[in-house]
Amino acid sequence: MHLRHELRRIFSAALSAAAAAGDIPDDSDDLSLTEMVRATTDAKFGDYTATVAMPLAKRAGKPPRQVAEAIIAKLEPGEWFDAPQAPVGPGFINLTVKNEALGRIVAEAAADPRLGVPPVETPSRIVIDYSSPNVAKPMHVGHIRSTVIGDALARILAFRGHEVTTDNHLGDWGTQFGMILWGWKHCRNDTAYADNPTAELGRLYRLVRKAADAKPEELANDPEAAELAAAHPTLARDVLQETARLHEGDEENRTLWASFMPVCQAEIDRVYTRLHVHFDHTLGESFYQPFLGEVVEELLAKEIARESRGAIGIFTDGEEKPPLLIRKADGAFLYATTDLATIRWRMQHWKPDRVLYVVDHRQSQHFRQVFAAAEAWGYGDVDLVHVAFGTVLGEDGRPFKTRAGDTVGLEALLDEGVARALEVVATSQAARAGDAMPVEEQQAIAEAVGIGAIKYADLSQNRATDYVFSFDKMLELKGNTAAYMQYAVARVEGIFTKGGIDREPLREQLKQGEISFSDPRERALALQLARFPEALDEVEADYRPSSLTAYLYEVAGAYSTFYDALPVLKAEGHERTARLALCDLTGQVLRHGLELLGITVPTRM
RNA sequence: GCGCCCGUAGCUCAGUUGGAUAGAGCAUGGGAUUUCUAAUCCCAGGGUCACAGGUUCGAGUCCUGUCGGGCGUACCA
Repeated sequence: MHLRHELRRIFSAALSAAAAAGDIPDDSDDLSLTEMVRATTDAKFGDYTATVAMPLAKRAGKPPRQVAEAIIAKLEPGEWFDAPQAPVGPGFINLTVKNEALGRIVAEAAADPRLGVPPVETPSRIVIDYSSPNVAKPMHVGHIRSTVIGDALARILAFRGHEVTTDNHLGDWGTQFGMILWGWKHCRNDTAYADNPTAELGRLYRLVRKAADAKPEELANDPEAAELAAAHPTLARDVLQETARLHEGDEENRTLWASFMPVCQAEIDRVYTRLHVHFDHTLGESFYQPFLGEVVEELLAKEIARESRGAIGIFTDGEEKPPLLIRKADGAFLYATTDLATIRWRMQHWKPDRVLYVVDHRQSQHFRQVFAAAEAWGYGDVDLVHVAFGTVLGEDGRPFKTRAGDTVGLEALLDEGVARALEVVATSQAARAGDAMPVEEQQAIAEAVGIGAIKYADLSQNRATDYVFSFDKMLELKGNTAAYMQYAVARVEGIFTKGGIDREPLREQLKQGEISFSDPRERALALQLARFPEALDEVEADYRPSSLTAYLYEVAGAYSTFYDALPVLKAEGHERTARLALCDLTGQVLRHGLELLGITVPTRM
């Protein structure tokens, strides 16, 4: 049951009827008006409010309250809503959900595997491109936002009924491999490589990059890189040459590349396993390499691209602005070339309606140009969306780095989150009387809470702005954090365990009888639970998982208030059944909601 | 220089696409546990929504300008 949809349908009918009666202009039943039905900001105004009368008043040439009254006269509230009272203020039409209806919605949702969420009416084919790490470097904190946000969007859109394909567009072919190849040939440590291949490749990458970039402030802190830079003045060019040789098919470089790939893949897979993230496809940049030449040829032939200063580019923003380069003067291809080849391949093989690119906001200009180029090329019949997000900053407000200036490794980050969570679990256990939790369970809870906290911090704050990474805040275990909601679920579970209540028979019983809510705290919780479908609508509208986190936080808050004030197991009769229904549905909505965010939910804490 | 994003409580952030008295958490002060997990709940104080205009029944939200910050800006990804 989707209350807001239902209400919009009711208003749409009322607007048509009022228009037919001549109370309001003929074109008053358009969609943008029925969208002016939304939840109230304050319970004293009822549950939902419609603001259609005010904009219509001008068109109708009548006072807004008179228009509101005309709409109310035509409104058939049906089985779910009470008939509206007279308009309020400038012309708000406020509606309240019938108490019996709310009871029925909760009972039905509790017994429904979809928890009352209807599938979308017209499913889309959606490709989501996210994570996309550079496999030559160890994953760091910068990768987590794309990975976590993309994974959550994939789960949510699939649950809504879309046909979702996820694809990890690995950076496995770029200049970074030139650095590794050069480093391998000049600076490798064979025993270190045998011992831990990715650590050694990572070391080579960092060393060569610093030496090649030759930034004085970096070299000052790294004598080895400084020495290397001094010994090889043409290093930056040599590195590019290694990359060029790889791209041209040089046998030695290809063989080395092929031997590096499996260890790099194993490294990132370990992280994905721990994050419970998986992809339908992992078609990295190297996969598109065979097509790049023909892509450039085709774009040249169609006169979409042309030569400029020795390179080949597409002038998406006119002659004066920098073009999108697709081939360098030295003949090498760029990531724009790969991105265009990727769009063509996906359109040919997957035929998506939409492609979401979950990538750092710093690349917005690049994507704008790539999307414009794709449209000029003839691939305009698809929604290409850059789902951008801000940079992760340290508590000093600067990009998140270790004290030595290196980026923080993702695995170390996860380890620290889990370690901190374990402290909290252990402390809480020690303070609690009664049956002690096995150590393995404490460890599993810490894993769920620690990693959940890190993921949730990213998801709940999904805006274009940068955000400040703070373990202390995300593991606060209060406020809008994963642990707060995980804890609410654990309290639900506690009730069913303690009461020895089996939920399946309860749900069967709920299907038969009627339940009702008398206490305002019960009602507030019930209404909040009924709004789950609306929260998921909002996630898709803007590709913002934070709409779901905000919703879940309100559910958990409403439940905590309810839980604190009203006994469940000690209640009797209908009251007990109604409260058990609320507990059951709260547990399911929170659990399912967190799982849609990729967050694990323990049964006790 | 040009382009994109941002500026909301002491701090970290929300703000349902233009709606009613701008909300949370942290921090500060007060209160709640013989009762289902106190990792909780309840109450209080705290705001020129950077600034100035404009649009309209109504602006934190849209438009213009100013100030401040981040990012990008031709052969890295």
